[in-house]
Amino acid sequence: MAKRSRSFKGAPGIVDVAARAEVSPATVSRFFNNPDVVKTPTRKRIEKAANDLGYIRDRMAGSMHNRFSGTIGLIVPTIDNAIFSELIEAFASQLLEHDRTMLIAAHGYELKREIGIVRSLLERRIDGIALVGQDHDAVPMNMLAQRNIPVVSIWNFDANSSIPCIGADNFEAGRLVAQHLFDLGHRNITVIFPDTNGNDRARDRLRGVKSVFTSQQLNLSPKNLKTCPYDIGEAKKLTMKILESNRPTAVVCGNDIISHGVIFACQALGLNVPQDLSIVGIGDFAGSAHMEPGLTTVRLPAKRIGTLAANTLVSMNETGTPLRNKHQKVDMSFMNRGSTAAV
Amino acid sequence: MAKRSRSFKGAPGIVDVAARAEVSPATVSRFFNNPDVVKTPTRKRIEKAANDLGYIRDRMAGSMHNRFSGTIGLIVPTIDNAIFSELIEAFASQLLEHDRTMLIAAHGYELKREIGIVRSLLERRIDGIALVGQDHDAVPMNMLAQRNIPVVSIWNFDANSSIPCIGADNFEAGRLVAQHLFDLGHRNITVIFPDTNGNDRARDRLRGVKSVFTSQQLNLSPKNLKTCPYDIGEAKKLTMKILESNRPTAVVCGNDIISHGVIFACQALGLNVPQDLSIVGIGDFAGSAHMEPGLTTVRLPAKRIGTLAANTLVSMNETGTPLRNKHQKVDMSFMNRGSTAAV
DNA sequence: AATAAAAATGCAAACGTTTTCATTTTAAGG
DNA sequence: CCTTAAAATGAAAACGTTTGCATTTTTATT
Repeated sequence: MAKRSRSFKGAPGIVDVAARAEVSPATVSRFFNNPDVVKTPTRKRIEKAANDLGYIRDRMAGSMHNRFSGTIGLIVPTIDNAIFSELIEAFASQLLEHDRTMLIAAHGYELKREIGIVRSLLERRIDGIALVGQDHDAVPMNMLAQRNIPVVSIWNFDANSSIPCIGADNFEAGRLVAQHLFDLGHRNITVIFPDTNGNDRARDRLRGVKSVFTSQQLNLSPKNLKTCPYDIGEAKKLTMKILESNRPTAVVCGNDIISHGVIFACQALGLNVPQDLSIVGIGDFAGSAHMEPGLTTVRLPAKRIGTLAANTLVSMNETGTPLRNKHQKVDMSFMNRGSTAAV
Repeated sequence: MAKRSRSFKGAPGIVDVAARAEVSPATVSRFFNNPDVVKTPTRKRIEKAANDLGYIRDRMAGSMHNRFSGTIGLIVPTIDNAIFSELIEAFASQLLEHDRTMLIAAHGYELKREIGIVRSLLERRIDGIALVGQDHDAVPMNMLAQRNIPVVSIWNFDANSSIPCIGADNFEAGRLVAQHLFDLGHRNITVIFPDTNGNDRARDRLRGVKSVFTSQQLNLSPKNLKTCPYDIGEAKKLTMKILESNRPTAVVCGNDIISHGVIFACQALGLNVPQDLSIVGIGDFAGSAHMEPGLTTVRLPAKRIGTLAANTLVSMNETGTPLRNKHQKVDMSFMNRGSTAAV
């Protein structure tokens, strides 16, 4: 009979496998962690014993010695968001490649909640963590630093970031789309952005947009700068209201979701895009390319960021924390599609 | 100086806290797991010591005794999918309420990959697991059963399911949208569905659709039943091709994503929805309500399913596995919007 | 074939908690 | 204020693995 507590759980332990394979538990452990140090015949015996018993190792017990738990954290503002879910998917599957597991949590754009979340992840002894953006409470950052947990900031690239970052240049993204509209001759432009509070990605994009206004000696009046949540319906509603009183020739949206809402608003109003109104977004989400008209936007490589972040974190704890070139800028591409035209 | 290995990690352990608070480690442990058994003054001292030291408990070490790890698994076909990400978000945040953490993985619609994933989750000693759908390989199911891990199947409701299930009646969803078209007088209907292989949700929906055809003594010819991946662009392309040779008066889509593609195809072709073509979807994804025209579809309460699944799993290991009413059917609502009209 | 070096394995002590059981402290009852 | 029961705390043995060190076995060298 197996030991009491284990058999209660209904699962055999390493010593059961060892007994059945007639080796010591140490060898079984080695078989799993470093197969080539055990001789082929022994290996075969252990393999068989483990299979017969349906043994599954307990990585928790293992990671008490192991310095590493094989688990890596990811904190996003929200999971339910076209662009982050693409990132998450890539991050998770890349971790799987490295035999690591992802622990994920969302703070719902409330940075304060990050402190509880980081704590909870730390209690699970994560080997590293990826945080979206550069804006973070000091408390969790200190907890991570104190424990020497590798951290990367993802999504937004910032050359001056104090922690390694992997992302795109959101300032440039904003600049790109705004410049495109100016190049097409637009001067009466409305800007619709999400709240930039605690959201450095949106903030940088907006700075990029504004930089173009400035360089064109144009003024972005508050009247032409609207705030809108990340929601197609809200964006649509807001746009319909805006268009009642104001008739810009173009709209710059802080992200593609808002753009979708704006385009639908135009369709509802019987306005023609792009003849009556040019629209640009940022992100290039699923659907942006295929809607009618196709959305002119900037493609941000979410998948690539996720993959890079996973690789970076893994290599950080394989080689010891410090990493050579900490900051990684991923490139974006301007997608010129049907939603924009010359005035 | 703290103990060697701990100080290497840079983190204080329970004994450090105990020493500082001048109590035994046992009491500190009790303080965290069962605060009311420790007297207020002691509690205060421990609280202070823990704060001063920046102590964070090691739940891994704890769960060697604890029977429970506080981690619950979720396996989805893919994370990057409007409907699942809503589910995931709800599941995760509900777990957070219960002080549990989510371990998530995606198998990319390859059921075989579930075996490796389940194994990996088991190695992390999850307390329970939610699986999307009813179609699963026997191997992982056995691993779970052998260890008495609570399992729920989510998304699809099936009264005869062998494991507890929480979901909507997908057969009924399919029936509903098809019936709606028939009621509007449509007889020449094209059906576009994702591959139903290993996808019981899609399979049930399709059965529902077919049941309506049957009850109307109509035949759904293979020519009018097309397979399409979960991708707006692909759906759009496919639709444009279909419409070259065939002119149905209505299209039933296996999910809203396909519907979006179909609607965009019509717009690209200059067809009017719903006059020239009525379109129904299933799911009611973000955007479906706000696009032009609004998509007629069936709302499946993803959030509610996620929340229920989390609660169920938690209560399953709080009360011991067996649960009273195992199967939970969540209701859906038919959303009659602008994409459908009488012939 | 004998010896040295290398490879494979075993033994036992960790790892940081929780928990049982024993002990001490506090509260209750007279 | 003494006795007894209850509440709070402590001591030490788990939990299932890994790992340093010791031992045995194999391989290479002469």
